[in-house]
Amino acid sequence: MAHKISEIYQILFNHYGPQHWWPGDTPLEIMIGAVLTQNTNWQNVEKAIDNLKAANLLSLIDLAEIAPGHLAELIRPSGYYNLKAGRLKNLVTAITDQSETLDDFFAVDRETLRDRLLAIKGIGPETADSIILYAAEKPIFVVDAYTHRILLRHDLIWDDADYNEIQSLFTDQLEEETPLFNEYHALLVQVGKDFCRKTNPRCDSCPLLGV
DNA sequence: TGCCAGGCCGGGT
DNA sequence: ACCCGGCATGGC
Repeated sequence: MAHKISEIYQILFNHYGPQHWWPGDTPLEIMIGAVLTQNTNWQNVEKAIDNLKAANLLSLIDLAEIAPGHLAELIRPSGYYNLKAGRLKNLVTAITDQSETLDDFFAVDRETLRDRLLAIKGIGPETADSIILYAAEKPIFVVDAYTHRILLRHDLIWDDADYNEIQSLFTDQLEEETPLFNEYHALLVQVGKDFCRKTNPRCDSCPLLGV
């Protein structure tokens, strides 16, 4: 089992190569993407982010000032747009209340940052960890639906395994390094999209076949 | 056409 | 402590 966590990484890296994640030009953009992609296809998220870019709204100041209804309209393609507009507002407000800049907000230890993110309404464990790893670039392992499904398919977890349980599986076995956690999660998403979607009965050519 | 996508919250048992 | 409905668009 312990061995398999490393084996899976090696196979995926050999198969796909480095992934250059997260999609996003700046930490702020990455953070926004982390919220918008909640239970949502990344393709839709890109449309929403393009709208924000086109409206020149990718700064904390602008996002703090925009009306929620207007924000909702811009992020409409990402789905749950009213909900997510509120969540983005909560996030931006929390940051600007506590810090001068995004860098300042990130300039605390990992656990403190995680606690502060989880205290924000609309930020759960996956979104928090995505922000910590990909925007703040601190070493934390991100667990998502693909991670769960892939491990389940290889009998490495039970179906009812929770977030922390799955996260520990990785962090217990891997060196605590940002680039490694970054690559590993990105690779899991890629192989998930290719071979481990919810409706994908055939895994014939999955690189993880036999693990 | 229907089902799915890189969650999370709140209310009901 | 679980369980479940709600939230919503675009793509295959």
